[in-house]
Formats: sequence, structure tokens, C-alpha cells
Amino acid sequence: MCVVRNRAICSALDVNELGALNAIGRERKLAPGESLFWEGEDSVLVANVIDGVLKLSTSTEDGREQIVGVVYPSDFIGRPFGGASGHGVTALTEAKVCVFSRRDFDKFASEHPALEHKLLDRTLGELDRTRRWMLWLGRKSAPEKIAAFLLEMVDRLGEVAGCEARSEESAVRQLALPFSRQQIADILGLTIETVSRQFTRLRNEGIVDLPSRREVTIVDYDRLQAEAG
Amino acid sequence: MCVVRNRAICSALDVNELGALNAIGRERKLAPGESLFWEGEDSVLVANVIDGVLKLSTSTEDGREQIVGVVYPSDFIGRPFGGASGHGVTALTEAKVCVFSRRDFDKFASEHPALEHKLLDRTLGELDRTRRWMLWLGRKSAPEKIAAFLLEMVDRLGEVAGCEARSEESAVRQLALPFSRQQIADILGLTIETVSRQFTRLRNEGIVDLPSRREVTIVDYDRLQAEAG
DNA sequence: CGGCAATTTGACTATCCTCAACAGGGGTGG
DNA sequence: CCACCCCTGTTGAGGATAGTCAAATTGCCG
Repeated sequence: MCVVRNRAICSALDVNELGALNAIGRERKLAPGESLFWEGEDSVLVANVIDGVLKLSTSTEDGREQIVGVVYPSDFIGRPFGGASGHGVTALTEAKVCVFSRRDFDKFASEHPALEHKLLDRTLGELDRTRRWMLWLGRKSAPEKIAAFLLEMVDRLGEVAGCEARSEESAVRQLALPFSRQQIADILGLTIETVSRQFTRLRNEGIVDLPSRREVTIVDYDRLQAEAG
Repeated sequence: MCVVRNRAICSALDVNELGALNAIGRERKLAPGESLFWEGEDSVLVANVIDGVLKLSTSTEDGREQIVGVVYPSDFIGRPFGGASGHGVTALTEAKVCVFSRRDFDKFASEHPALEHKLLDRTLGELDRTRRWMLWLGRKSAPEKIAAFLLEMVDRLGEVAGCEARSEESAVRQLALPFSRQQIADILGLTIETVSRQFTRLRNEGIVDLPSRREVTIVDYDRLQAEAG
């Protein structure tokens, strides 16, 4: 029984339909670093993320990588109805996904317009988010990229320390990043050295604290926001 | 009678349905530089491109612009079923679009699953193209960006000069760019000066010819492809 | 022919990348 | 339990790429 059922595209279905969908899907666990599929392979699978964080990435022939998307629980992965999707999918954390053969999913979707509607809505949203990200890649400086990245992470993963309301902007926020420094670099189109230097600068200026390599505490939210431009 | 009818999402409809869709849409002409809607406004409209080329763009507060998408005839514009889409839409050439109020379109789409299916397929494709573009923005040098841009233009707009087959790679190709130098810069995340310098370099090296500011002739396709990395 | 905007060119600069060395810290085996 | 090792991340020095500012040129349109 799928825990993201009421948030994922499956929420468009009634109990009977859910049963039918479950019949064609199977759960799969992924270890960090394990790939669900690879760049260039024509995707025979689609999937729903149940738990964990995964990256979508492409690279140039000479090995430079760019992460083009990050997916979280309830997000949809893959390219139904079409050919190859041009990017690989790899787990960043322990992850659980619900996998369907594309052929089966295509058929099921065609018979359930409500599911397609939900998927369309999500895809349109994802397209918007991706386009907003392009502005950062193309037009922002390294300090701005880092600041914007941290703010995005607060939004997606942040927990408010203590009892302050979520909208209290000056509240201290703790983040457990699901990314290595290299992966942050690959998201922002920077090198690992530049990412590292920006992190230490933010720490030295008292804007963030870095309890460990995978943790960030936002100390001065306002100044961080100012840095993001 | 819409000339892109058999390529646009409308191709999912039969004659009666087309009539109903036409009843809620109206044609609109745009002059170059004219906007269909603006960044941040919650889009009350959606549209289909009938003729011309339009850009989707966002900018930072201090005026740096990034073009996040370019749409051609038969492409769909706008964000159905949701809120604001975060980018403006502006005509680059004379353009003709078929406009719908979002409310009307949402209702119509919900009643016509085949239309939604077509739209979903297109949106998934657009998402893929956008993600591929991100690799260029994040990881490529100026010479690589320019070369890749020209190759993409050949693909989208190119006409083969003379009688060579389209697959003949060494054929001379003529392009009439729908973009100014500044717009190319805004697409590639560069400055206008850098774009200009790369164009002259390519001309000096005999890889392209520049008959006028809006025209490019590909002289040495292979070397251009090599430049693209 | 003149005026204006777009583009090109030039000189200089800043940012970010590259290459290289060093540090930290988590896990393993002695 | 501790020492060592390896991987990831940090720091430093130097250099290349693309950005900035400024001036000259082009070509389009009246």
C-alpha cells in the first residue's frame, strides 16, 4: 500500500482503478548512487517516487555533468508515449519507487483520462519550475546561485527549529542536504571548488552555519535572501 | 480555418469538436516585440501558435533577461489548470496566435481527453527539450554554445541550398535568424559582445558566412559540429 | 542625406576554473 | 580501541574565459 498515494498522480483513481494500477506496477528499492535508467536509453520504464530523492542528469562526452532535475516523493519519472528522454535517473539517497513498464502504463493511462489529467498538471508545473531554474543557470553569479539554492532547499526540505511559525522569516532553519558538494556543483553549473568557497564565505560572514558536510543552518535568512538577488 | 490544425493539439479532435473549440477561441495578430502576456501575471489566457516565432522569458530584478523557451507554429502557450507561469511571452516576428480564455479552455479540455492526451505528449516533449537546453547553459563554453545554437537553428529553420538531400551534412545551409544578437545572448546566457565576437571568429575561420545581420550561411558543417563539443 | 539603433571592435577587469596540495572524518582491520 | 587509509571537501595560487565599459562602425528608415 503506497504511502504517497494521495499526493501522487494515483490520487486521480478510485479503489478499483488503484488495484488495477498496482497490478501492473512493482515496488523497487534503490541504494544511493544506483541508477533507475541511463542517459540515452529509450525508456521502457516509468515510475513514481515513493520515498527518497533522485537526480535527473545529462553529461557532455568529455564528462561534464549537469543535473537537470531533482525528484522527491510523489513525483513522476519517465517519458510515457514517446521515445528516449535524454537524461539518466539516479538515486541520491535510499529510495523506493513504484515502477511500471512503459507499455503497460501507456495503455492504462489512455484508459484513465483522470490520471492523464493529473499527470498533465504535474508536468506543466515541472516545466515551469525547470524554466525558472534556467534563469539561475544562465544569468546568476556563483554567490547568487548558492544563496538561491539554499533558499530552494529550505522551501523543499526545511524544518523550522524551535516553535516559530513557518512564515517567520528570521527563524533559524536546519537543512539536511541530500547532495554532495559535487552534486550541488552539478546542479548549479559550477565547480566543486567554487561551491566550497562560497559555503565557507557564507559561514565566515555569519549567514549560515555548517555543523557537518551534509548539514546547513540558516542563521540570517534576510541576508541570504539579499544575496540571492 | 486554422493552418496548423493538423499539427497542433487540435489534431486530436473531430470536425464537430473543432467547431466547438473554434467557438471559444479567437485569432490574434502580434507585431514583433508585442507581448501576449507578462512575467508574473497569472495567466488568464492560453494559446496556440499559428504563425511566427515567440519567446518565453524571465528576468532578474536588475534587468538581466533569460529566454527560457522559443515557440514555433503549432506549439502551445500558457499554463492551463494552474496559477501563474512565471515567464512572459513576446512575439519575435510577426505572429498569429489562436487565443482562449483559460477558464474556457480548461473546461473544454476536461471534456475532451484526447485533447489533453495530445497536450500531455507535447508538454512532456517540451520538458525534455528544456532539460537538454540546461546542459548547454550550465556546462558549455561560449564557442560551444554558439555552435550548438546554430546547429539547432539549422534543424528548426534551415533550408538546404541547392538540391542536396537534407541528410547531406556537408551541404551549405542558409538561415534567416528570427533573433537579434541580444536575443541570442539572452538564449545562451551570454552578453551581446561575446555573441558578436564568436560570430566574427566563426566567419574569420571560414566556418560560417554572414551575408547580413539576420542571415547565417553554414559553410563547414563538420567543423561547426566539432565546435559544439 | 542624416539620425538612430543595433552591432562590432578594443582595452581592461573580474569571476570562475584549473591544477595542486592539504585536511577532515568515517570506516576498516589490526 | 586505535591507527591508518581513502574519499570528500577545503584552501591556495595562477590563469583563462567571458564580462564591463567605451568608442567606432554599420545599416536601416525616414
